[in-house]
Amino acid sequence: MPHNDRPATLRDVAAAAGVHPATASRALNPGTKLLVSEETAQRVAEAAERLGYRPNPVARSLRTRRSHTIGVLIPDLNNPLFPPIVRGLEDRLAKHGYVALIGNTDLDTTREQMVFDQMRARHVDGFVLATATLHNPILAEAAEADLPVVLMNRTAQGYPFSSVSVDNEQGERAAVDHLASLGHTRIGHIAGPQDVSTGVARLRGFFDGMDGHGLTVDDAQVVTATGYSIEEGLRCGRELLETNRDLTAIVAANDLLAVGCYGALDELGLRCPEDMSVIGFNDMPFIDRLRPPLSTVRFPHYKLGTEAADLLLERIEDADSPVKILYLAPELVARGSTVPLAATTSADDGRDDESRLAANTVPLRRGVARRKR
Amino acid sequence: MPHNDRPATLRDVAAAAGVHPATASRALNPGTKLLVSEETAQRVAEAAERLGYRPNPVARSLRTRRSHTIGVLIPDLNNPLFPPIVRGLEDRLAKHGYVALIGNTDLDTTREQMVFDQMRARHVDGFVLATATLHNPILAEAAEADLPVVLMNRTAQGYPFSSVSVDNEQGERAAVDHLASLGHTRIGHIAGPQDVSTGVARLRGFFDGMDGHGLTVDDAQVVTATGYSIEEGLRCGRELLETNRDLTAIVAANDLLAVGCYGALDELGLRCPEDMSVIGFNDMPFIDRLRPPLSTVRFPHYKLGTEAADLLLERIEDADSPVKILYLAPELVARGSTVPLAATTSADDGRDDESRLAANTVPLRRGVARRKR
DNA sequence: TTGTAGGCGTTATCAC
DNA sequence: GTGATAACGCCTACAA
Repeated sequence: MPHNDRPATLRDVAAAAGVHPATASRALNPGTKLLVSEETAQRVAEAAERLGYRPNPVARSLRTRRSHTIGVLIPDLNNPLFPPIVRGLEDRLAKHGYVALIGNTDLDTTREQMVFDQMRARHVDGFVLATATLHNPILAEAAEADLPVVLMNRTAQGYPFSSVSVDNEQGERAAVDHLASLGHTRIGHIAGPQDVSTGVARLRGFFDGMDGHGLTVDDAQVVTATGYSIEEGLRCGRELLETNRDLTAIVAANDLLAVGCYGALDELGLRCPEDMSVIGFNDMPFIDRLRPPLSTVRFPHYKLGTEAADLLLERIEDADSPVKILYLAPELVARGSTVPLAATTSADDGRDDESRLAANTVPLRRGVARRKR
Repeated sequence: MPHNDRPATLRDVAAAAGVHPATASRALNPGTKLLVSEETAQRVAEAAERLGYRPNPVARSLRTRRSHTIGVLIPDLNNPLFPPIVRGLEDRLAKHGYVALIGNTDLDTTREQMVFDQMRARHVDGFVLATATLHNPILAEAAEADLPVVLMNRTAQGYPFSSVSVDNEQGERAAVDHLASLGHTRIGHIAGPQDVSTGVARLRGFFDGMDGHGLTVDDAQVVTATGYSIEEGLRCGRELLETNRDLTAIVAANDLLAVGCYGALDELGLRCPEDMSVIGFNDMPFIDRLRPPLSTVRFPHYKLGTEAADLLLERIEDADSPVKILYLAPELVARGSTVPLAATTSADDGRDDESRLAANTVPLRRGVARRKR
């Protein structure tokens, strides 16, 4: 009979090799293998092989209090930004015998808490959090319970958590530099939500960049989204365009916002890039397939995942390992959505006479440039 | 001291309630709660609450041989087709206390086997397979081990597995109908890989549809991709266009293939939809943002996931539950990439004189229509 | 209705 | 170097 229906257990292996289960255990575990004689180790290994022995991770977990499972909290897997990151995480974790439990929070606090609790109940060995808003109860909870945590694309001051994220400030500065180098001076910004660190940092990068080129920024030139979504991009794009009739370029804090902005341009009969240059952030998959292909600031998604995994594993293996704040450098990707000012239809040229803009536009107020805080 | 560092165990609860652990266990489990007096049940519940008791799922799993964990094998999370499906799965599974372990196989057989083995070792309670090629060793393995399995977007004859998929044949027929109703008669097909059921079914649907309109299909009018990817779409699109100079429409077996086909058209200086109508399959997220927005055949991704979860849970709860083959109806989504033949530049109009096509085009061979097998 | 006892499969800690 | 023993936390016959 080649195949017993009950899977072979350590006892079976021990019996087959004529040793005590404890010895078999030692022989099979790399860490304790050296405690056992070469010869018996061999015998046990053969027996295990022959019986098709697979250690039962559940039993092992119960004993070692290690589940080899990592909880990963992300806003929404449907956001194309995350799949590559998650793959990076999973691939790297798998290499070390860990698996990831993915939890979608939809940025809903109660849902997030639920998922978090669920995962704690399942005794995950650590967490990767990509959802943390700046002041988040689960951060405190995790800190108090001394859980290994790595923040992804988020930073949180005041907690002893490692994090890996993009240098958002530098990235957005590069976006402004790019537009400025194309000759644009009247540049609007669709800012990300200000309760997450990326939104704050990118806004700061925008101001910095403008400042660096001696460009002033009117209050009305910045519209803040309440979330990173196409809908918010549409809303903010509308507002921005209606309030600022002389813009020639828009920096969106994220690709989805930029996509929404495309829609706003469409509505107003404006074309990108002929009438308006637009640049996003993230270089989401497929964003290069839009028409026009979106210029954006790329960061290495997959690598973000692998680095986060490394940081977390490090922390799990050694609870005293130092907290590390890792920034990955972003990279500007110029595509068809940004063109030189010279190639841009002058803001005064074709707009007014075609009265494409809504009637309730307000006169442009020129204020003092807001500075980096 | 409000917070003991060691989490409360069942013994602790029992002690606090002044009962035996067994009684506490019964009181806390819905199924056995009725075996215990109302009053003690109350007392135990309070104690549990007070101590913040969380049952240890690892210990429970060891005892009950249920991990409440489901293995999900998909080709690649980066394929935008899958996130919504996976979310459907996860959401529904979570509702029943299960979590999903996602495994990316990259359609690599050895990798797939590895992931499968890993998950078996972790004692998952069942599998959802979205990767199964038509003849797949893990199907046999799962069948022999009598593992609960549900196939997703795949069907496999000869195995007692439930499955949920789209009616691919009907969907592709609808695509052909759509083009035919627009007046197109010279329609090419980029077929999906023929070792997965979707590729086969959609090809059959294509032939059926053409047949239904009395349209013949030359051998050269069908080019078969080796995988569902943009690259393959590009390659097949090139081949199709070079070999068939009079096509006015192309049916791609999948959106990614269609996107690749867009690229092939670009290369040849052909425009969609002016010179060529293109239709895809899947209605991937963001595919409506392409220029032109891709006409396609939509199916309910999220629902596919939830249905698969239901089928699997049913099978897990009751091993004797009947095998169910579930088909979800697809729906045609007409967008900008398909236009009436009347609006299409005649195939002979502008192409030859601009010699956009490669020199090595072969003369069109008209053969017998291939029929449904 | 509740308590007793045993075991799920593994590993840590003793002895020998 | 190896064996014996206990324990991780929970559940479930069975007995009372």
